[in-house]
Amino acid sequence: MLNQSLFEEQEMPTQMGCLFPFASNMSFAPLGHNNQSLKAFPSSLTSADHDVPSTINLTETLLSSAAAAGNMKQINSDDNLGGGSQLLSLQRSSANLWAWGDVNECLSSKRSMVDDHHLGVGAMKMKKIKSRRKVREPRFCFKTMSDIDVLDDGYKWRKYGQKVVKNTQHPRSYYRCTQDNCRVKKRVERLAEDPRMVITTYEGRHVHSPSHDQEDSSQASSHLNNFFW
DNA sequence: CGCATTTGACCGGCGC
DNA sequence: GCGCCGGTCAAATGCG
Repeated sequence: MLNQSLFEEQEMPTQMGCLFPFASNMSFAPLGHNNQSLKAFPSSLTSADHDVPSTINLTETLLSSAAAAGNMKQINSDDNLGGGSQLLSLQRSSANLWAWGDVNECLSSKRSMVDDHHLGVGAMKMKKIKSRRKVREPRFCFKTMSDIDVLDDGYKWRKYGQKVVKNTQHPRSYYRCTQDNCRVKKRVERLAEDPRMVITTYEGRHVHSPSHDQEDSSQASSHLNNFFW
């Protein structure tokens, strides 16, 4: 099983909040962005009530990740988290979630699968950018039980590649944020050991707000998260 | 027709 | 140095 201890308890929620403004707005505020904004998420979220809006199912996922690190209360995986979600099939997604700050580490327990996850920069890019930056973009990923590969995180993504990685039967998909000047990327793959689990890896920082088109009216204050990093 | 996705080729990094 | 592998590109294709 994957090692949750790799999760940096204090850091991660902040990072999550940074990487997912919508998430910080809803759940990670207490540990992330001081004071402001954080009334957006329904209290029911942490109490595993069934009133959680379906539109924030992914946030629920992140929430659970934080919970797994001991920062927050774990959501009961048996709870019905949202009737009639049309966005995601994450009703059961809070089970067995984890998160971590660096893919290198997160999959280290499966060395054969991902020994070294240097993000290869494309050849063309390499030519354009003479000196490759050693500083990697902030990354982290999380696991979600879902039938849907691409979770709705509020951003728009364009697929630019797909690859079958060694020792896995499911291809890994590569996505880029469609927003101009935003270089955030994400990878989506299914866990070899359990194809029901989707592994989503984010890299980089959005320079814009999420293009959420199903924003809950009760979360109008979520625009408070429009500060970027 | 424009945009998104697919998919094979290509490249660099790394291990041996 | 060579081969393997993951990540990206870009032409072809699909779709609304």
